[in-house]
Amino acid sequence: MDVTDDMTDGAAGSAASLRVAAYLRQAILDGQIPPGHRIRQSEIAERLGASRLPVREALRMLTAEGLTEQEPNKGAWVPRLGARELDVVYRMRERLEPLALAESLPRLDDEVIAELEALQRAIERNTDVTEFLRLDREFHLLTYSRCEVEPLAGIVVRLWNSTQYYRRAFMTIIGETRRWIVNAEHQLLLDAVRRGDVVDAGRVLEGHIRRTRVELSHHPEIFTANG
Amino acid sequence: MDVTDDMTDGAAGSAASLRVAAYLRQAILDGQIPPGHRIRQSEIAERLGASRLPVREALRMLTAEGLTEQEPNKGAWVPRLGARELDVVYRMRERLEPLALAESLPRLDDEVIAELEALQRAIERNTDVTEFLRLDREFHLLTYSRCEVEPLAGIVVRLWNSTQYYRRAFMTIIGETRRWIVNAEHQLLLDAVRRGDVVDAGRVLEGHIRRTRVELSHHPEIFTANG
DNA sequence: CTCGCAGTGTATGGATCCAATCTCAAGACG
DNA sequence: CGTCTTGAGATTGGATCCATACACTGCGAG
Repeated sequence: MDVTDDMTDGAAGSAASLRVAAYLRQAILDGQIPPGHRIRQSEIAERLGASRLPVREALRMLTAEGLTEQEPNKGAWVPRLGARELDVVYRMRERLEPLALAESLPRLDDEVIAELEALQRAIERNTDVTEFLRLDREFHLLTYSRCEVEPLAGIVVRLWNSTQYYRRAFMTIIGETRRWIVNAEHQLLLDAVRRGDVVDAGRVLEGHIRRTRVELSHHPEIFTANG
Repeated sequence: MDVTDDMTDGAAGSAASLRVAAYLRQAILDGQIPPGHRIRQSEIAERLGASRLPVREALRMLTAEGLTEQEPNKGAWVPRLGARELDVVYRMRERLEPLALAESLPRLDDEVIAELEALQRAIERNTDVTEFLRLDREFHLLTYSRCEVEPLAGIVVRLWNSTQYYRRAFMTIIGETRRWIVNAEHQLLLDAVRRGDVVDAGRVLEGHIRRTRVELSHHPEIFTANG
């Protein structure tokens, strides 16, 4: 099960639109298209061998996912978050993700829990930043995977999307120095999940996000970096 | 300042798209297009004297706002919420709206507060359900109007949109019997806003939303009503 | 009488062409 | 020398036409 590619649920276009959207989504999440970068319809259309129309549809889908912004007659671009905005988005995550976890946790079966443990082992072995981001995202979204309330699940993914670039910048800066904390928190979260303890899991998760928010606020250089 | 029509911020199309989107948005929020109703592109295009293309764009915008859902080759429709989903959406509001209020409240000037008081007076005079819904929405969104973090403000509006139909059904059922509670809560909220007390205002607001959620859960007939 | 299948009708998705708007730069005027 | 204006180029938005996929109905077989 690939949670990462599961974004097309809820809002959809078709065939070509989906291909274009998937391409752009990956490019933005990988940081190949940085915040502030303008996306020209013709350029993408030509590169993917499609007409401009599915590109337009794809951009609307991405805007719905919070990965791009659009203005009439001015086109689309990757939104740039300021320090305050990033802070607030993290506060939103602190409040929403425990809710999503509470919805999902009671429905997580042994198979999912085994996969979570495998992911955490992979995270602990890993040293590459890009791979860490992918695994960490997969880990957390998998814990929410049984949350069947679409508005909540969709918004959580949106929030992950819009902060992905800055999470990468942060992880790149601090390197592996604080990686052990993430692992400790993940282990505590996993244990609470195994026990089916919604309250404890929610508390650990909220602390996990809050700690990251506070550490982020100590690194304003993330915003001046480039782009 | 008309907060209600302010939805086009953040995601935009142009001219024709905006007209179509505005038309459909109003129709859905007014309950003219009920949950579950399928929206045919040709029908809307013909009715508004435009081509189908701006309708497609408009539907994407509305999907981004949570007012419609779409699936490839199956078209668009107004989403129908189940009892559990509505419950969770209200829990999301309980957690997010105090955050939006905390961002906005310190920036509210006397002019806005005067307008809030005028709205509340209008709400207390009013007896019509449709007018109440409009005024109540205007009142609350105005308290969030100085929240300059777009992702938060946008999501709050989304949540109001997706619950609007059921709020109407609820208010229609209970009539004016419980209306005095809303007024009392609004007065407490207004007072906390005047004093600039973020904590108190947040607590009142959370209680306001929570009470509505609990009362809603006692009226399952809302979901079987029609549509 | 019910279930399954095929064919037709309808609605959505995509491509191409055209119009309108914005951007950027060069030149003229104060 | 700075600023405003005007123009050309580029880019987005809209309309029409065509292809494709789904849905429903009617017929036939079990």
